[in-house]
Amino acid sequence: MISHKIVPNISVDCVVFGFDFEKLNVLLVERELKDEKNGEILISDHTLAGYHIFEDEDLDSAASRILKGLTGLDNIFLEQFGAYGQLDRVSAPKDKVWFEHINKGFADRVVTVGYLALIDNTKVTLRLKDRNVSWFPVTTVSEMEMAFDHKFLFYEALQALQRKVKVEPIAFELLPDYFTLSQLQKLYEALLGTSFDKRNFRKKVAQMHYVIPLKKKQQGVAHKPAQYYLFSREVYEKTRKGRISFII
Amino acid sequence: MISHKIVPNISVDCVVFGFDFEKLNVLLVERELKDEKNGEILISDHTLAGYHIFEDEDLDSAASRILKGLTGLDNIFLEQFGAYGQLDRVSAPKDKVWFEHINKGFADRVVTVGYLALIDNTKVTLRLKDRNVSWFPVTTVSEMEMAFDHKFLFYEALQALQRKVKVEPIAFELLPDYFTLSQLQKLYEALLGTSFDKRNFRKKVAQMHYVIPLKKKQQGVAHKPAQYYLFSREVYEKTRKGRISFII
DNA sequence: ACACAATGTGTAATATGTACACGAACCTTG
DNA sequence: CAAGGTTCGTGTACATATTACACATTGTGT
Repeated sequence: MISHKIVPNISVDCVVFGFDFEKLNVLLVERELKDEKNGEILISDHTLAGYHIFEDEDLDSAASRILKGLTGLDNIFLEQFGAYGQLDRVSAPKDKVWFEHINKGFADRVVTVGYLALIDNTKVTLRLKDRNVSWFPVTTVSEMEMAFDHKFLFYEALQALQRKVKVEPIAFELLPDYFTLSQLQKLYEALLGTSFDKRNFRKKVAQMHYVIPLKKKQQGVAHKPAQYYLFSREVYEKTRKGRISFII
Repeated sequence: MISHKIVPNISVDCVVFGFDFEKLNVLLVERELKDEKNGEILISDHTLAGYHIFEDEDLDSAASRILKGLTGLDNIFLEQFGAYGQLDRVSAPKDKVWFEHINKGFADRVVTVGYLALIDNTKVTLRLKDRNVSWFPVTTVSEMEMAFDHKFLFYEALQALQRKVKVEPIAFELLPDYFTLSQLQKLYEALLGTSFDKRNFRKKVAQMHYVIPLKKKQQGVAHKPAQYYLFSREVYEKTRKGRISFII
């Protein structure tokens, strides 16, 4: 049984990425604080999905818990990208108000551990509407109002993602179980902000023996149907020479 | 002015690497706890260099402070490799004794942020002897007695180092300002536990325009003297195409 | 002057990266 | 049912990078 007694000065924040076959998106929570008397909106902006850890849970468990609550999914790809303990994390006046409100003066400075989560959009669509949580294109984040240092944390996560995606086959976490090569290419282009030549991209993928063509083809599309592919982690683990770069 | 009031449940631990032109070493602190009455040694093993953070300092500052105290050096390469908050970090009986002793029952579980530090051995040799701190070859760590989860943290740091060294020019942090290509090769071999062909290694380095030959040569060696080289971060920043891999 | 020890260099075969254009398959529309 | 629209899937020539492999050079020490 979990106590739910929080550790006041330690939190986790999750930067959850998703891909809609067009662009990369991030899951953000709408934050709203109303004046208790007149209902006037004091704060309205966005935060990452995060919360204090509980006294009897690991950092990883805390992040899993938050993601489960948000998406209903277990077994999401989840990896730390850093710990942040700047003294001025809560510096804007509005954040101070909020901080007082939720933190009840427990701690001056909260150290937060940032988690990068990658999820397959096709497996989660529903449970989001009933909460104040939604997807935002990563390209729009720069113009958004965000709480605390969450915009900074977001960019830290994005950088970590871009670094890792070149070296480990984690991009597949953002795709459904089977996918076309064009989808894979669009994903890498969205992740890295570049564009690739189709033939060269496919030549590269052909060397990755863990991206395996299926018999299945696309159906009901108004053009030549594409073949579906599969990412096999087993084959990846067995065949990697430590040399493969996912940079195209 | 720093208050020196500690945050009881947050610490940093530094895994400090050095290179002696032969092998990779790590800086460890000897830990000894004696019985207050009869002087009997209760614990004798090794820990990473770490301590609680202070209430009015950042995580990075705490790590810098610890390293400064240990080596007398500022401006050391320092990078987080992870945050660790397992509930059983202090599980062995001896560690519990120690924990009670230094922590005075303040907190049940300490979250520690791991820092990877790379230092140029030639700049620090002195100040270590007067403390219970010394260098150990990384290859011997597996057989050492270590406190808490510090052996685990060490291996986490080593893995992070091996990953990063392939992708960023951080190995140079372990070398003096100028160095020979043989030294550079030995370093990479020590870091990655492999060995390279001399000619191919040098061909690879020749592509790295930020490794610049000096006029200077070795002196007083009983063989053909080697040329010295320099790592230029400026040239690196300017000329990197995002493609260079430090994997040889 | 000779032995010793580490430095510094080239070539050929293979693999990888890059630039670039068009027919094929399926759906939609008139 | 023919024509048009859209995305899929493919090959070649050139430049660059990787790999495997052996010996003369330059200094010191005796």
